[in-house]
Amino acid sequence: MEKLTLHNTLTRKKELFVPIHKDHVGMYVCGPTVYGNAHLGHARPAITFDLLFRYLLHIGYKVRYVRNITDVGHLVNDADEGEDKVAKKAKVEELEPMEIVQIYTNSYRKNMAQLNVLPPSIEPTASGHIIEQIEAVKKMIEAGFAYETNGSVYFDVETYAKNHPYGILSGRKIEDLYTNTRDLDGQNEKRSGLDFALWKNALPEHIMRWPSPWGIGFPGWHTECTAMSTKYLGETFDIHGGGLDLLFPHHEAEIAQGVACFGHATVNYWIHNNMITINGQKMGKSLGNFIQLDEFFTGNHPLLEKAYNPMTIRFFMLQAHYRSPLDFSNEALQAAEKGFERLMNAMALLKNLKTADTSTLDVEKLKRNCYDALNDDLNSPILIAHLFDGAKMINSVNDGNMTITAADLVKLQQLYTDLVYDVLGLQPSGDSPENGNSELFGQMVELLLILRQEAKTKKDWTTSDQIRDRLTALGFEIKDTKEGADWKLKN
RNA sequence: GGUCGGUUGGCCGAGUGGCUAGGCAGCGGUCUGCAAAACCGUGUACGGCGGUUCGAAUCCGCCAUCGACCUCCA
Repeated sequence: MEKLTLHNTLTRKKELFVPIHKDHVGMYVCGPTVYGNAHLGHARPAITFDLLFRYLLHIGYKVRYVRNITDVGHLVNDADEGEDKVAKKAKVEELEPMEIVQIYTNSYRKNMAQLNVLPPSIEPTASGHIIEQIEAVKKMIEAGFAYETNGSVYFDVETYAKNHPYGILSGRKIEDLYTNTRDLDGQNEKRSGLDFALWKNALPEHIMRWPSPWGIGFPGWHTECTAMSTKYLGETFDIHGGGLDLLFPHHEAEIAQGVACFGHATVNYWIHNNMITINGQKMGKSLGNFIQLDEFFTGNHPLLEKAYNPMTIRFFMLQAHYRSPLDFSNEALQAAEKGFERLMNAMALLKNLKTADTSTLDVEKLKRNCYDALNDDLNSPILIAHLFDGAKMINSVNDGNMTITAADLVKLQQLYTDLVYDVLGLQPSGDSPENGNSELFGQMVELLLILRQEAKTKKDWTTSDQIRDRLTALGFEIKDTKEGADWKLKN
C-alpha cells in the first residue's frame, strides 16, 4: 500500500498515516450548519476531504467517513441570549425549523453532487443525537469537568486545564486566553469566561427544545461532534477534519470533551483546510462578497463575470494545496477553466491513440511522480502539474512526435482514469445528464456540419461561413480538423 | 494587544540550500480558403536589509506588508 503522509495540526508536522485498525480508516469531518445555501467556503472542506476519502479508498482502505449536518445548537452568538441559527432563520422565513433544515440539507447535497463530492458513509444530524449528547454531558459532569447552573451546563475549562493542555491544538496558552477573552453578555452563569456551554436552558420563546436531566433545553454547539464521532467511529479514531476557522474554539473544545468523556484523546490526526478569500478579502456576509455555489453555476452574482461549471470550481480548488489560502477571482477561475479543458482534451485523445512497437515515454516514472505527490500530504497541485506533463506527452504521441506501445497505453489509460476521475473526482463537463435529448440534438448539429462541408467542397465560402458563424453565435465551437469538422457546446 | 501563517514572474499557484514546477495570459510557429480551436516552441521570479555558506529565493535575524484566529463562520 502507498505510504501516505498527512500534516497533523496537533504536531504541526507531516506524519506517516497509520490507521488504528489495519486496512480500515475512520474519518470525521465537520459538516455544514443548514440555515442557508451552500457557498464557496463550504466547497473547500468538502472537496479537500473528498480527495482524502477518494485517495484512501483508491489505495485500498475501507473507510467509514462521517460528516455531520448541524441542524441545532449553533448559537448566533455566544451570549446566553444567543439564538439558534436554525430557529432564527425559521422565524424570519415563517417556516418550521425542520423545514429550514430540510430545504438547506437538500440544497447542500445537490451542490455537493454537482461538485462530484461523494456522499459520506454516514451523515448524522445533531437533532437526531440529542440522547447521545445528553449522555456525553452527564459523563462530563460525573468526571468533574462540567457543572450545572440554572438549567444550563458548562464545561469547566479551569479544572480541565489543571491536568490537561487546553490550547494544545490551536497553540494557545491558557493565560493568554484569560486576558484576551472578550466580555460577553450573560457570562454570569459561568465560573469563568473560558467555559463553554454543553447544554443550554431554553427560554419559553425557544422553539427547538428537548427535555434533559437539567430541564428543557438544547445542546451546546461543540457537543454534537464529540457525541456523534465517537458513536460511529469509536472512542479513538483516525482522522478528524474541518476548516481552519474551527480550530478554536470548536476543535479545542472537542479535544477537551473527548478527554472529559473517555479519559483519553479521541483523535489521532487533525487535518485542517485553509480558507478562501475573494479578491484578497475574507468571504463574509457583511463584506458583501459572499457567493453561493448556485450563483457560481448560474453566473448570477455581481462579482461574477460569467457562469462557472462545477468542475471548474473543483479543478480550481485542486490546483491549490488544501493548506494554502486560496484567492478567488474571475481571472483565476477562467485560467482554471482553460487548463481543465486542456486536461480533458488529453483524456479524450487517450481513448484512441495509435500504438507502436516502442515507447518514447516513461509511464512508470510518470505514475511514480503522481503517487509521490499524493502521498506528500495530498499535494494535488503537484499531481496536476505531472498530469499536464503527461498531457503534453499524449499530445505528442497524437501528433506523431512520440510513440507508445499498446501495453504502455493501457497503463497510461488506467493511470489517468484512476487519478483524474477516481481520485481527483473530475469528470468531463460536457457530461450533463439532465440533457436527455443530447443525442438527437447532436445529430442535428452533425447534419448542419455536413451541409457546411458540402458548401466547402463547392468553395461556397459564404454558405459555409454562415453556418459556422451562426452556430458560433449560438454558443457552439466548431473545430476544423484533418478528419473533418468537430463541435462542442461552450459553457 | 496575543497567537499563527503568508509575501514567488502580467495573473493564479507549487517547490527547493546548487538541477524546467504547472496552468492562464503574452510572443513566435504548425494546421486552415479565411478564421476559430487545437498542438509545438518561448521570456520574465522568488517583499526589503543584514548574516550563515563554496553557493540562498530556499536557513537565521531585523524591518515592511498582508491575512487568519482570538466572537458565529467552511
